[in-house]
Parts: sequence; structure tokens; C-alpha cells
Amino acid sequence: MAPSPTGRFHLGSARTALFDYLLARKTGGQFILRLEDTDRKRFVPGSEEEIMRSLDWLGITPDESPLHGGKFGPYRQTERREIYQARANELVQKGFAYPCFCTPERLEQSRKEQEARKVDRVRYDGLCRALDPSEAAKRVASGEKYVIRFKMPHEGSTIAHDHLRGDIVTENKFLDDNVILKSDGLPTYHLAAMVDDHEMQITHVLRGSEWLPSFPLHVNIVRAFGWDEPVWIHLSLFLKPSGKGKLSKRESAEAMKDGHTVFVDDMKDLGYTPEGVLNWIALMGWGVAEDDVMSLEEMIQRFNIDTLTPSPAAVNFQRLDHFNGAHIRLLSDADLSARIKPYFVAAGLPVEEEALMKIAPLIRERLVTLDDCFTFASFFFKEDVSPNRDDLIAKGLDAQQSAEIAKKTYEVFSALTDFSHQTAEAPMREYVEGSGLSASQVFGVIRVAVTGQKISPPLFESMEIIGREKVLARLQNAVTVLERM
RNA sequence: GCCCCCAUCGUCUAGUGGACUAGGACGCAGCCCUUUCAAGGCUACGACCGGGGUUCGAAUCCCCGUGGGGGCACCA
Repeated sequence: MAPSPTGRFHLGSARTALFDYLLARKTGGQFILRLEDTDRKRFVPGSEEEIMRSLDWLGITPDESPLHGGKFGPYRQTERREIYQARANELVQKGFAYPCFCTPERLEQSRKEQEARKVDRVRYDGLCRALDPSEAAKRVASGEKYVIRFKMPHEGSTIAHDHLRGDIVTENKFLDDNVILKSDGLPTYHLAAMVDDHEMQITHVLRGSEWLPSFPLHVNIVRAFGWDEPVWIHLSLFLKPSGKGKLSKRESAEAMKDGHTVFVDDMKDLGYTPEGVLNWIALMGWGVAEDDVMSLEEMIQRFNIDTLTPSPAAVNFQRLDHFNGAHIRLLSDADLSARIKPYFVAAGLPVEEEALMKIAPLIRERLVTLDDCFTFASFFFKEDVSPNRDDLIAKGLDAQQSAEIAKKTYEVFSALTDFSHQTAEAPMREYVEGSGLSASQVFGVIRVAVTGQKISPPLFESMEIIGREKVLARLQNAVTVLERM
């Protein structure tokens, strides 16, 4: 993959990276990260690090990259400028490109003129294309500022082949003489990517379909060099959840409002797992008929570029939640414990590993995101809970009757020789039977008394983990709260 | 405006001329399970954009509309 360090690493880039990775693993190829940093004006410090950090977190670390090296380096385009300059000159030499001395001011003027004439497509007017090559060479040698433009044929048409979309035919008269080498000596994407893809022996180019319009230019460049073409695949675009317009980085604020994000680097903090995120983005632009909850391994096995889909896909965060929850449920006790521990630590709670191992199976199927563990299990680690008085009063009963339940429970638990969920539940069931109360009423009071909340993991298993001493204290406290008036 | 791409349930998708009464998943609704919340199981609702062809036969192939998306930089 070849992102540019001009902003944050988002969903779309992650999906491209994933497909690149899957293809490489599937075919025994290399997954390469190349940084397209030729636009120094838009360079954002820290974004290179964010790209690599995000890839690592997702679990799809590149085989070759600026960080890991590789035999086709360097992997940062600004470190390869001589290569592009040589290649650009080669094209000029062969008559496929030409130096252009037009100033930005002249270009701007030409653009305005064309707009005034209401031409269909504003483009370079070809002034320097008409220059005599030896004359142009002289001006270059004299130190005059210039760019190099690709000499697009005026006649005929270009047939570019996309693996998903078939032949894409464009009449050359609609094409422009694009700049391939800028006046600062750095190449534009068009040249840099084509040269690097060739030099680095890239077999498959997977990129977003926003590149389709410049696709003819790219194949013309490759053909001008006489190189073999890679397999081109233009992936479907990600659309906003509404389906109206492509997912942009501006969407982040919108997504953030309901606990979502389009930036991979933010996913971890929101409680998402790499497995869930990967599974989610994999299924946008890739058609899998059934059994769509997959591990990375399974994705590798099932991946096939023939099953990629070309139509735009609206992102659906509810689906992310679904896949995240599904993958959390697949986690072992040890794995889940390790992943939720940081949330308690961050809250300053005294977490114990052994307790965490017992809690994991109790909350696993209740978590949508990992940080949900806090709402479900923080009461385990607190010294006391502070139940709301109204919550302590069972449905259909009054405070006094509810207090009776807590007292009775206190007695039952106190009398136990051994306190486990089995030994505690049996006598409580008997009590419910003989009391004329419902299980829901009795256990509801205990739940709020012991956990401080109306919703909790299974009651008796939870109490076993908390331990009799604390349970009794919390029951006692509940009675106090209920009898206070 | 011009060029390009796309078109199956609300969303992600399966489907490559007959096996389609169009399958799965998310979401939504109901039921079951149940001490809460989930998870799980079952059921319901729900789509081939329109019109012409081609063919014995079109969701599938072709054309034209329409709709949606993308692109028109010394950005990627």
C-alpha cells in the first residue's frame, strides 16, 4: 500500500491495506508500505507514525517499509527523487514528455480564459508542447524553471483494463498533458507511483476508484516506458452512513458523536478490537456469501480478488458493533482479561488478575466494545457501592419489604459454611419458593444491593467473586439505605 | 458543464441465462430461554431502478433513460 502522510489514517486506507495484505499472504507475496510524501506542502508531521502504528494495531504489519527495510528501498518517495528525475528525462528523451516553462500566473490566466469560453474541460493549452525539443533543452540547461508534462496523444483512445470493471475506454481528446515532475524536482503521484510500482515489482495495484479518472494517464505512462502492467483493481469507495457522498475525514466529528470514528488510531480507545474492525471493513467491497464472522487467518484463506465488488458501500457503524461483539465472544478468558485490564487500571481500580479471569466469562457475551467492561464489572473492584434507594425497592413491594429480603439474605449467607454460587443459590431458591415472592423481586433487591446497579452479570457467580464478607457488608448497607426515612 | 464508474431488501452482500417461491448478515418487530442485561434459538417484515431489445427462457447479456457516486491541480 502507498498512502501519503498528509493526514490521519482512516477506514478507506485500512481496507486497501487489508486487501493488499490478504492478497500477499494468499499468494506468497510481500506486503509493502511505501510512503508517498512528494507533496511537502501538505505533509503532516506524525502521520507516518500514525500509519505504521495503525497497521501494527490491526495486525497487518508490512513486510517491507521505511521502518522494516527491504530490497526495493528506500520506501519513502522523497528519498528517491533522482530515480524519478532520470525516468522523467527518459520520457522526454523518447518524446513522451516535454519540459513546460509556463508560470503559474500564465496557467491561471489560461484557465480563466477557457472558463470564460465555457469549454467543457479546462486543461493545459499546449504552448510548451509545441516547443522545439532542442530549444527546450537549451532553456532547461540555462536554469529556467520548468516542470515536465506527459505528452498525451490527441488522437485515438486509451483502453485500460481493470480487473473488476473490464476495459475502460477513454477517448484521448478528453485527456490532459498532466505534470509528472514538479518545478521543485519532485514527481507527482502519476510518475512516482508508476515508476515505483515498476521498480518495486508490484504485481497488483489496489486503490480507491477515485483514481479511475487518471487511470488512462497511468497506463499511458507505463506503456511509454514499455513496462508490463500490474493487475489494476479499483476498489469501491466508502460512502457516508447516509450513502450521500464519499466518506471524508470530515466525517469524524459526526461519527464521534455516537462513539464511533473513521480513524483507525482512535478505534482502540473506543473499545474496538482489531479483529472486529478488520472483519467489518473486509466486508465492504468484498462479497462473502455466508459465515461472515472471520479471523484474519480465515480471511486469508477465503480471499480472492475475483470476489471483490465495484459498487460504492455506505459504512454502517452498527455493523462494526456487531462484528466487534462477535469477536469479543471468541476471545479466551486469558485474552479477554488482558484486554479489559487497562480500562480498570486507567480508572484507578485495584484489579486482581485472578478475579479478572473469573469475571471474563461472566461479561464476555455482554460486551459490545471492550470499554463496556467498566460499566459491567467495576463494582467488583470497588470497596463499596452506593445503591440508589428507589432501585433497591423491588417492583410491587415497599421499602420495608425490600429491606426484609436483604436481611433474610444476610442471614442465609451468614449461616453458610462455604460460600460459592452453588451453596448460595440453593437456599435462596428455597427462600423464594416459600416466601410468595418472585425470583425477579428477590434477586433484584440483592443485585442492586451487591452491585449497586440494576443490570449486572449473573448474580450468584458475581457474589462468589466479590466474596462473602463484602457481600454481607453491602447487604447491610442496603438495609440501612432502605430503612432510612 | 464535461469525462468516468456504479446500480439486488433501510445497510453490507450472494447470485455469472433455467436449480430463484431471489439466499445470508446487520438493523428492526415478535416469540422461546431467563434473577437483570446480554448472548443464543426460532419466526416475521423486507429488494432484482424504469423502458426497450436478445433468447424457448433473463436479477444475470445488449441499448436507452433515470438515479447515485467519483474526477476535472506543479494534491494524493
